[in-house]
Amino acid sequence: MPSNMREQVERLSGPGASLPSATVRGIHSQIRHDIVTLRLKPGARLSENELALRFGTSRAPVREALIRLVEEGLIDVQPQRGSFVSRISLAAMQRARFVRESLEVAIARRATERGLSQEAQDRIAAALEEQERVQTDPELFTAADDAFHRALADDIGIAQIWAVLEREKSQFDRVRFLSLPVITPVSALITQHRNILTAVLERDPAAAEAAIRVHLSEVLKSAEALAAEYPDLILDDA
Amino acid sequence: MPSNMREQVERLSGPGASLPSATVRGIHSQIRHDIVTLRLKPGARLSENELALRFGTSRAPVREALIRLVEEGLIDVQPQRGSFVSRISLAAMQRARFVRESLEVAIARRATERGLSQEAQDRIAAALEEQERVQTDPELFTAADDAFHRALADDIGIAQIWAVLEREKSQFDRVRFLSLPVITPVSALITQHRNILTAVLERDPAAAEAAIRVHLSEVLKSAEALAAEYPDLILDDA
DNA sequence: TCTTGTCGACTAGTCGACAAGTAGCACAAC
DNA sequence: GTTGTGCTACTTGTCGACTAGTCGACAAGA
Repeated sequence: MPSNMREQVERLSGPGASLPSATVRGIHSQIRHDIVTLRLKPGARLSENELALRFGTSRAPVREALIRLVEEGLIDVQPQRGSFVSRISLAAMQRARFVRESLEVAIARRATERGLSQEAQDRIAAALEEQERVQTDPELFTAADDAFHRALADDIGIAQIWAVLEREKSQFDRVRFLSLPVITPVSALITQHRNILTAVLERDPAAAEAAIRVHLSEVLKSAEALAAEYPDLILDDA
Repeated sequence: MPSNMREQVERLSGPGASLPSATVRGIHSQIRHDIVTLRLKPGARLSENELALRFGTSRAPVREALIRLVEEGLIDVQPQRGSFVSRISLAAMQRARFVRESLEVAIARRATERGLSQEAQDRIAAALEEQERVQTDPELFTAADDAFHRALADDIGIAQIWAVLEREKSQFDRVRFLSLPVITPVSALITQHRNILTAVLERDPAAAEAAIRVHLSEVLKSAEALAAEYPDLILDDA
């Protein structure tokens, strides 16, 4: 263990933050959160020993959390060398976009056929209000953005369909955090959300599909510009 | 450890099958194969100790393999109680079908726009021949079936898109193994494959989409009948 | 100056042992 | 006969130690 490891640990978790009884689930979600919010940057080293120290456990629970993160494509493990936060891959972005677009178009289409429950309409309205309120905070806006899409997905009668999207979405999220404060005008995203909702409520499948495609193309549009700006964070393997 | 554990171990792996140097990847794929081919039935108990004995390792690599299987929804772990092969869930089946249909329709649509490379046409032709040849063997036919769908997915220029499908497909596979010898006439499946290929080659997106939907509805059609027949294997949570 | 060997510090991978929780059975008390 | 109660044997969860492999610093030698 390097002599300055404890120092690094305190820098990440804050001095005196002992984090008692951190279980595998907690370790996983904490690291995941740090990665998608870019607090842990692509390429950063993640030592199992260091993390075990930080969370006050042995390496075993840390390893199990890391395995889950490898499974999600957020971490690359190089045997006997180290674990690293995976670089944002343009190819993975394109895949994530293809999956999201295919699934969310199908979800919106189904929603136009079945109509929205009152509960879904309430959740969507709340999400839209929240988006207006927290426009300037990338983390809160992202959460409200997710809430909108999730409310739609949860209402079409396919259990756990959101979980499938969430898996792919983590690839998106990092780019979103990179681009939100800079490029895309947040108000445009909110308008797109309203367009989607309107098309679904009016039971217009073609309009709903078009609105979803416009909305999801937004993120990838900025991705290529960002790849040139942050070549150390984004891997241009498209 | 129960006194008859070694006996069970030998029954699963065969006497004298020592399986040296089985790594995490090997353990995972072996167990996964046993589950999707129904050699390990839904509800069956999977003891970490037993598996460690079977593969000649300690529990650590076994645990890591199990975590991956939990992530795929093939295993449920009940803390301090045991690990069990998950029951086939009708809700999970519907989700898997929704995901497959949405994605494969989008893939076929893209293929009609871009056309098929010569390599893809060769792979698809080989897969169709193979399907004719191994009609009576469920395991081999399933492999050739996958090869068909995979050749299509690999050719549309979205890296790793097949990996997304494969994740969901494992839910399908178990039902497929249950139903293939009994219900669906295999020749009908091959005809459906040919219809998909024809539509793609003729660059007819609507026909390709329709052919895919017909094909994927086949499996779920038999699922509900099977749920009544095998209530101990299939969980009717739809 | 450049190569080569060695050493120390670090890594993930694996291991056996123990901790903590659960289920079932034998057996005593009523 | 019924009920409670502990014992036992099992489970997964966690732990610290050890292995093999990688990397970089640094010194010896050509």
